[in-house]
Amino acid sequence: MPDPTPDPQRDVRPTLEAVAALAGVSRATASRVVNGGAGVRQPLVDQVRQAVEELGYVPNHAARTLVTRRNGAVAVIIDEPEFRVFSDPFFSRQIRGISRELNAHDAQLVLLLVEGSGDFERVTRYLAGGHVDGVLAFSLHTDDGLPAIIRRFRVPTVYGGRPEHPAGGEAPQVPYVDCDNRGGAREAVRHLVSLGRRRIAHIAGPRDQTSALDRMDGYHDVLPDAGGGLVADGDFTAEGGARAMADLLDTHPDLDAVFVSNDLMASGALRVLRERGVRVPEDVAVVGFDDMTSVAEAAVPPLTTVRQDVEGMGRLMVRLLMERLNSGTGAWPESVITPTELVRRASA
Amino acid sequence: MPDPTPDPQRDVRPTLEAVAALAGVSRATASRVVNGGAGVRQPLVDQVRQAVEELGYVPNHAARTLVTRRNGAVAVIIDEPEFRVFSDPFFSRQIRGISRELNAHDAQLVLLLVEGSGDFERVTRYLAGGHVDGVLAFSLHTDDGLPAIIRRFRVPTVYGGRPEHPAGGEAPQVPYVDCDNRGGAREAVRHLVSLGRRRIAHIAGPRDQTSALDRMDGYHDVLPDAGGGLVADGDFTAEGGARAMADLLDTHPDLDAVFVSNDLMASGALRVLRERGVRVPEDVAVVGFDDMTSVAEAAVPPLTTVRQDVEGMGRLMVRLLMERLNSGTGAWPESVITPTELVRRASA
DNA sequence: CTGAAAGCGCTAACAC
DNA sequence: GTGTTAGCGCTTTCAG
Repeated sequence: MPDPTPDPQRDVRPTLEAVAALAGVSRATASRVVNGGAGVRQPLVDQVRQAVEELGYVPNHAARTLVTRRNGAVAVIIDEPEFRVFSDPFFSRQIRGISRELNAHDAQLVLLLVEGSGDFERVTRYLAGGHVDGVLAFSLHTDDGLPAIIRRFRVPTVYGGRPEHPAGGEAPQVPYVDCDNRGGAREAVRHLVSLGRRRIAHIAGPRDQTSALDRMDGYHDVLPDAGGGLVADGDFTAEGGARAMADLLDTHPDLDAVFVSNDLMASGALRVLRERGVRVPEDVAVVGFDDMTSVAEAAVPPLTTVRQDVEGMGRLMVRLLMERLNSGTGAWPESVITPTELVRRASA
Repeated sequence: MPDPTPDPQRDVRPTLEAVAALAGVSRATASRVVNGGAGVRQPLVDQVRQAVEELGYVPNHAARTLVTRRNGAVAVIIDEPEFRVFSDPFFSRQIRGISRELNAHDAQLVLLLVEGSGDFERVTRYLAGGHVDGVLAFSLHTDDGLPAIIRRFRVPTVYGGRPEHPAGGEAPQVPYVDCDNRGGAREAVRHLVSLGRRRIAHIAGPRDQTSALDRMDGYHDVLPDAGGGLVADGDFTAEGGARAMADLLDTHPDLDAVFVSNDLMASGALRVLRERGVRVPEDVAVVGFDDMTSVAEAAVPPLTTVRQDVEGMGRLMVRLLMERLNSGTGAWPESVITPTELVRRASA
């Protein structure tokens, strides 16, 4: 970072010293008041408070961090190939949840976007620098270096989504927050079954993401006899969903329903169905996953899908992290699986 | 923020002192090397570098900030009602651009989500605390307190999108980065005209957002005689677009084209058109704005729209800010308007 | 070109 | 209860 022009306005920022002087107390007392005022007599508290007010005093974070070794900041690490972040409101929502909860805890959100293994060095250096009190990490792929880094530096961490290879080892299990992918998938497929569908296919997500795997497992829970041919692979994009649907239609012209692992793919599948003159839901019923509103509601026909409380999951991640940060024991909290809900629209 | 459990691993982080000792030099020299090594003889530079390597030394940011008064961090402030952030990949992409460019400048991204006037106090305190070197701010609404805050604390700032009320005053003009909304709109409408359309309507965005106003101005540039009745108000959501389209169809059954101020609204408009049995583009041609791929490509029919380079705009914002931070003079760089491009798909 | 020394603003023992 | 006193780890004059 280059030198910022020294700002006159900022350079006159009052210090604790000034506050103490104005209030007629010592720096220590002023500090106590600023930090909650425990163990200081009321009159003095008032004096200091007023001095703070008068001077417009704001504590210097750097100085505080230097001595307390606490940064009041949490890193949110997102490692995701472009295409998803580009077109997926998922992160926006989760980050919103995180942001809200972090605010409630008076902590800052430092956003670290990782885009390739080259970036890991940067992240490593950052974490090694101890610039954040904890980490919230997303979208860990099998080949991620992140779990290793996190383990190595023992940074308090909570994962978003069940990690493929839990970062355990000698260190305690790292907790995660995830929705009930498997249970939600089961509910979706059961719904299709209850509609009388018999040839229910599945368009799966990438095999290196646990959410996709868990959803597929849910599908198989309900349909243990479904042949492998009824499962097509997708990549969580609309385009991939379209391709998978086309394949499925070619190989299984008799299918009467499809459970798609996310809404984006479902929208692609719907397009193909429409192009081929297949009626939805009459001929083929479709259920998605995510309830990504902009996609599900705009779909033709509107998409029946499984909703997960993305924002709530974000908040939960923060709470778990704070729990960990607070526990003097350094004990890790348990992971949390949040419930899903089937949202019925027109496609099934 | 609560006390994090002191981390053993982190507590042994080597200090400059340790590096200096190992390299057999003074702290001052070690510091010089760590900061570029200018004016230090090569042999010593090498010794220090090796010591850094050996110890895995990472500078303590807080200590450095304390003395240099430089944070190496930039705040990204986003003030946006829920509905947009929830369903709009726009921010994801712009933030990605920002993140990349910030990385290139070795600066951290602190994300500040503002959700109501109550949050302004929080942001104010944060900026007043001088915790960031600069600010990148988005989506300023007319009633935003942000410009005032930024002016008051004289925080180096770059806006994303043309602000309604430029934060000028005694302070110099705050620069912004925006796409050529007006020019892009002109191109869209001209395209419609070139298609032979004569009754071209417009679905506008919220009146308090300059992007919406500028796009409407572009529409009127090409169609100065368009009656006010041909312009319907929307709110940048699919639902709003649907409502506006329905109104337009009721009042102007003879319209043969519509330029919609963003893709989300266009998707809603397309839905209504379809529901009413109006063929697109045969009966009514539709052009959107944004080229929000997930929406535009999944639309039925795929949406012709105006693309803006959102990521590039994000990067540009950072560059402008860095320019400002670097200029010893404290001079503000000029605002930048980036070009748009018409992307033809099937809807017009 | 290098080292010694003085803080940056704050908190946390430790005395009083 | 409150004040005094040491630093936290680093950069930066200022001597040498």
